[in-house]
Amino acid sequence: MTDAAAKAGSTTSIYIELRVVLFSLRDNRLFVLLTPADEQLFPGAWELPGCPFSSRESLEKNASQCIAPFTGQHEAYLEQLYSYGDSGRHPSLDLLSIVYFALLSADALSSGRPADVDVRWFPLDQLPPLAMKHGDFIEYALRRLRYKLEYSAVGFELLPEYFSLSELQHTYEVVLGEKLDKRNFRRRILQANVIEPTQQYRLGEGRPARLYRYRPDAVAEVKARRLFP
Amino acid sequence: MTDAAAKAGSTTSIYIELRVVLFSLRDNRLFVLLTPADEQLFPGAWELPGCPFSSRESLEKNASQCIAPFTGQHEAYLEQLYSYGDSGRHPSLDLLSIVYFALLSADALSSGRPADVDVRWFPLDQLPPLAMKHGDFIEYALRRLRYKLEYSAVGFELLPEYFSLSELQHTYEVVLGEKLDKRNFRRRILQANVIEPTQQYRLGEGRPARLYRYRPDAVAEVKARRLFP
DNA sequence: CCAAAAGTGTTCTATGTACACCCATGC
DNA sequence: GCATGGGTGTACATAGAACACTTTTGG
Repeated sequence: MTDAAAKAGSTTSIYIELRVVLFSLRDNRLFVLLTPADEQLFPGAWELPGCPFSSRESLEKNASQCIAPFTGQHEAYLEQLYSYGDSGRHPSLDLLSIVYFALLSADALSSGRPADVDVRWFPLDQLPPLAMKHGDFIEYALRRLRYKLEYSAVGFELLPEYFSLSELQHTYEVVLGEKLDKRNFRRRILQANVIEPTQQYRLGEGRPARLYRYRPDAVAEVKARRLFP
Repeated sequence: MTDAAAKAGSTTSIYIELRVVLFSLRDNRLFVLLTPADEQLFPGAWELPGCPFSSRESLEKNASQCIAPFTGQHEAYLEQLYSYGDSGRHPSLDLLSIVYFALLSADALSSGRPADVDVRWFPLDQLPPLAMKHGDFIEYALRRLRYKLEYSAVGFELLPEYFSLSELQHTYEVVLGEKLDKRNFRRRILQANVIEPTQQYRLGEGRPARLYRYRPDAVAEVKARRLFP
């Protein structure tokens, strides 16, 4: 492949961007971060935070910078989701959207939130109209999140450093959209040896809850090992 | 986002390409399709089949066209794998590689193979030197294939339309890299109701093997439902 | 003492795993 | 008749699911 080939190929008129589906948890609901879309092109619609692709950085760095204004100094968990190249999503541009999905821990949400950019957190069941098929992006990101929750430890990325077992269970229930059995849930999480108890307690109504912490040395994934079917 | 933003962004000097990791099975080994890389830039190295991105088509169509010369009229199974944006993979270009992985059924392999392009099938354990980190692409594609084999019916994509249960089992064994128990394997596959027996038999040494066929109405995926851990 | 949430074990069922012999064909 | 791969069932171990009551705190 030569530079001539490059010119013949695809270096013209394609707008390469990154988009991030940033999830966070609040009041036992899943939220996603959106910004208002261009009023002229998509009146009344919102869009995912994004930024143009810069080849000077890795894709992940690019994606991280898209959401840096909203995450403060907390590092969000980031993972590449999919690349969408379909034309027709924008009236005058050929878009190539490399989409990441990201998880922001609950304590990061409440801390630094700069109001100099117009952004809002929307609960997943009350999304506004979305431009450029970003609704599809979000739907797919949610599927991936649900899926990953079942065989990896991503769930902890949505929680603060210290959390009670009930908080952890609620996280799972909210993301998966179903109730889980308390005793079974606790037994499995504890047997997995991925969290460790601390000496702290969460006070509130009822009996105080012991707080746990994710073990940084934990094995974060289990093999599915199911052998279709 | 406006057209001005687009120009400020990333419409210059980035070469967008598709690459396909095309797997096929032969003599109970997994093979991947490669073409010789540019002799000047990467002497002695090979690369994955690829083509420049055209925004007139969907990404999947683009990818499909990369391998069309080698698949004949057979449709290969195609799935987006990952997008690699790291600079430094090419001495003079900023590459953005959208990588697909693909499976070609064994009967497609033996039929039409046009020799007007220089390509070769390499067994996975004897890969040549690879340009532009394509070795990483292949490694990741293999991981994804192994993973999918355990919860979906992709395995059948590597087989011809009619196959014996032993052939199916060998496919699984080769991809996963381990031996499976014959009786357990058969029980599970048959209970899953994804294949149906035909009246045909495969002759050879020993007792003839009944041939089966994948049921097009089969449910091709099972939920992992394992709930970490 | 009452409300509210935390914490705790056992039984049953389903799924996965280990394992050895007879069968049908070609030579 | 023998070599070769095809085909079959059972017993045991492990993992998942269902289920109800006691404990600790604040008001």
